Amino acid sequence: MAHSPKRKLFLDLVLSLFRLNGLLVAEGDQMAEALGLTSARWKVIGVVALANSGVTVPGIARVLGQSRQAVQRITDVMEKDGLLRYQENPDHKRSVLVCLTDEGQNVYTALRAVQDPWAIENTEDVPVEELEIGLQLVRRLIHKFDR
Amino acid sequence: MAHSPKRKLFLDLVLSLFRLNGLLVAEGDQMAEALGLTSARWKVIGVVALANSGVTVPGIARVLGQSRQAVQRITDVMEKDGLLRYQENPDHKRSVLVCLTDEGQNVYTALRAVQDPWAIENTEDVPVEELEIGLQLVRRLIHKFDR
DNA sequence: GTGTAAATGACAACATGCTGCTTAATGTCT
DNA sequence: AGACATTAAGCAGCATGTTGTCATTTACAC
Repeated sequence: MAHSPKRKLFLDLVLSLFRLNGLLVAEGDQMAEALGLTSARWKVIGVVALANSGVTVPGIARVLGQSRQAVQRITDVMEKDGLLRYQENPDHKRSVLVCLTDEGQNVYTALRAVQDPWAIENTEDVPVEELEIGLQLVRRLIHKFDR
Repeated sequence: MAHSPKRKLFLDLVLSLFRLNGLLVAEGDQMAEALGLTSARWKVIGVVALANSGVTVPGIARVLGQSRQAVQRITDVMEKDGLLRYQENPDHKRSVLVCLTDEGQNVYTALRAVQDPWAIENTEDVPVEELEIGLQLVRRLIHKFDR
């Protein structure tokens, strides 16, 4: 395979990405645990919090690149737990808007207090250029596969 | 957060990694589908094929960074399907060795015929340096989280 | 307007992964 | 040899994510 050293490089990368994904989910679970969250809810609350106005369930799914059914189940539980609130959507009779409740806002704030130091700590000894190139590569691959 | 531009960079990277993971699993499912495999079985058969001698189930799990139960269920199905074979382990009375059957070897060969062009195609317009730095970053993060 | 395509919700079936528990085999230290 | 820790299997329960199907609502082209 001398004419394509990239091949093995790429396959190594893919295998490593699978592994890193598992570790990141575990990290998310650990960080969110103290707040009564899980990694899946961590992802969802992040999307809802960043959208200052409400977002629909399929909208969250599109941002996360997941199925709307998977997101729906998470939001249903979080609504029951009082973190999210469904609000009438003037633009759509059936598709309600998902918003943070006050409690949800508090939890998100607490989450940030854990998440931000985590992010800073884990990039302390990583050069900015490496992060930038890595993100560029990941985005490039996402764009390649997301059709 | 002016003193840590890395923070947002890193969080963006993590979110993108979640998404890329989902897309990669979908790619794996699509490639493996014609061979009657799934992405999970794709991962397992790859590990078994690379270990010319047999490997134990917990051994596969360690390579993939997954729980042994998750791997065990996959190997059980693949053994029933005739792709894998359990072989007595002289070093351990209970922990058998997992090997490829002839059919498993054929499937793996067919898999390579799909997987290698896929890898080459998806790196055509990506500079080698970007792949190398990306892999380095991913490995760095794995090492950071894998304790 | 009307008809068709796309988006959404609701429900079900299934694959993949995790943890916790108990029991058995293996390795190590004294 | 005996005690102890480690590693492994097997089983159960659960979280997360996927696909498929169907009915309803919305969007768009004609």
